[in-house]
Amino acid sequence: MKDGGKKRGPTSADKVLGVLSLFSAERPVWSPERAASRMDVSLATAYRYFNTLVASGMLERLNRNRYVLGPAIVELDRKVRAADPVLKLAQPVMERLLRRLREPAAILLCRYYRQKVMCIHQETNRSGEPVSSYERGAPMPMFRGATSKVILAHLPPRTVVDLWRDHRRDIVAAGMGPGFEDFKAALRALRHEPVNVSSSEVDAGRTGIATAIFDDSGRVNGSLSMVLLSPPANKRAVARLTMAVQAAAREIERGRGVAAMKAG
Amino acid sequence: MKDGGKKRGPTSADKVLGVLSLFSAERPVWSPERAASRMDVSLATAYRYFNTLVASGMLERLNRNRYVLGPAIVELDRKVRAADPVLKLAQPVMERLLRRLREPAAILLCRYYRQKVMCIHQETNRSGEPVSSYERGAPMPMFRGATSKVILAHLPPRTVVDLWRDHRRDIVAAGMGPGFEDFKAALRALRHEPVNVSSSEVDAGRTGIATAIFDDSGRVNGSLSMVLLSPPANKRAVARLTMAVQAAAREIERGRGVAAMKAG
DNA sequence: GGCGTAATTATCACTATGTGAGAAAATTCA
DNA sequence: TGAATTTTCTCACATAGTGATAATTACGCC
Repeated sequence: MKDGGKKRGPTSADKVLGVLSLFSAERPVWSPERAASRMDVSLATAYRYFNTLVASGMLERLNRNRYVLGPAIVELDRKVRAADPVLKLAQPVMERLLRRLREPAAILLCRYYRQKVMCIHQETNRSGEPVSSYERGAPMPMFRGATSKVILAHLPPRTVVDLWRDHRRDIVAAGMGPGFEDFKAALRALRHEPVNVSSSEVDAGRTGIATAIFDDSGRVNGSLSMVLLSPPANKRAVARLTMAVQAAAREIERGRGVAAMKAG
Repeated sequence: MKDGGKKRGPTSADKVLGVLSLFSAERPVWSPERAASRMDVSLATAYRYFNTLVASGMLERLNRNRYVLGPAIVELDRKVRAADPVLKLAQPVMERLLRRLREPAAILLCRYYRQKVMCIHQETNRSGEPVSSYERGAPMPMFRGATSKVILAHLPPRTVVDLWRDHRRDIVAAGMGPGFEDFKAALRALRHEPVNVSSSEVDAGRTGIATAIFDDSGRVNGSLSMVLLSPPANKRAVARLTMAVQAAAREIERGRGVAAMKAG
């Protein structure tokens, strides 16, 4: 959490962008006044910030004193999706993988982002209630669940050190402690299994089967995981699903290579 | 396109946010150098802008010289979805509406935004290829298609004037010209029909059946529309679908009223 | 439909901070 | 390891962001 490098005052644009992070699911509506006191700027400045963000569409004025995140974000996310080669490749693979299953399940594509794992895409075969609450943009716990663990296992050492520094508590609570050496040993162990299977670590009764996805330089790009509503019948079933997930991940990686060649 | 009010120099944050609008589906990757020349700032400043945006997660550095829109956008869009009461109410209604159909179709929820209509949500019964290319965040033509027309019909006069000023060409091309009076007459006509049915105006062979959704102050909030891959068999079928769309829109509006009461 | 109150914008003096040009450092690739 | 490029740093300067307050506008209420 502490700044690694030399200190530098936050620029004006930093503060304007900082306004956006005030908005959350719990508090989706903000007034300039409340934002001003929260950010330690004058009311006039808060209005200036809000106006800047409204002008760019990042905020929307509902009515007097009530602002919410704006439609430019929706527009931008579409561009993010369009520009994401892994998503484009993964989506049909995820659909196919899901279609082979008869039990209620979800397939998740996730990525590492800011000491968290974020869901990029979800495919589910339950039309009504989703099997997993992890829809696009949702953060997943970093140290629990197959989805995160397979990513964690392959993060660069530098990142692992940072995580240990900032989240020692959570790591120990997840049974990967108590020391840094223990943590590293746990990651090493995870690294040796191509697929991780975890049960009831994120949601009670759910089983996650996940494997890492690598980019062409061998760095971990994210993970592909299958979330099962109820535990598989037997070891045989687990083995079958494990193979399917692994095969799908390889297919995505292979496609990625082809896409890179095309682009290059 | 011309600024309505008094001129004011763009603030620094404006320019930083302006960087984001450089990114498009056609050009999803930008370098500080290219951005600098495009925005008429020095290279050093472009680097400062990019660093600010990367720090907030709005941009992501792929590798040397290559930046793309970042994961913070994905995170923010999830918050937008979570905070959107209309979306939350509409989604189940859209699913139900779709389930009643046997023919390939899509249900669209759209909104007015910056002289365009933007798709907020799409439900489709074709798992593979989507029936409509209008996914969340996609802009729709403002003057063609049932989806846009029913919104256009109910926009406030002030907005209608702006649209005429900025898009006279498109309006005339869409057959709502040649004068402003003709345009207003066309809108009046649209306003008198509760549901609009248009064929092949956006995509050849497709039929759109749309109706406006209003908020509790009577302002148009957006539209609900059904897009059919192939034209309906007969007038009777059209009438049936028309009723269904209208009923769904009313249901969303009713729910919205309830939600407002709950929130208030 | 006008009035009163609260929200929003404009004004202004002041200083902070964003800016460009170039040098220095760091990173990448052969 | 070395050359070429990218990226950061330094610094002087002037712009532009800031807070306090006043003026204006918009909304709700009777």
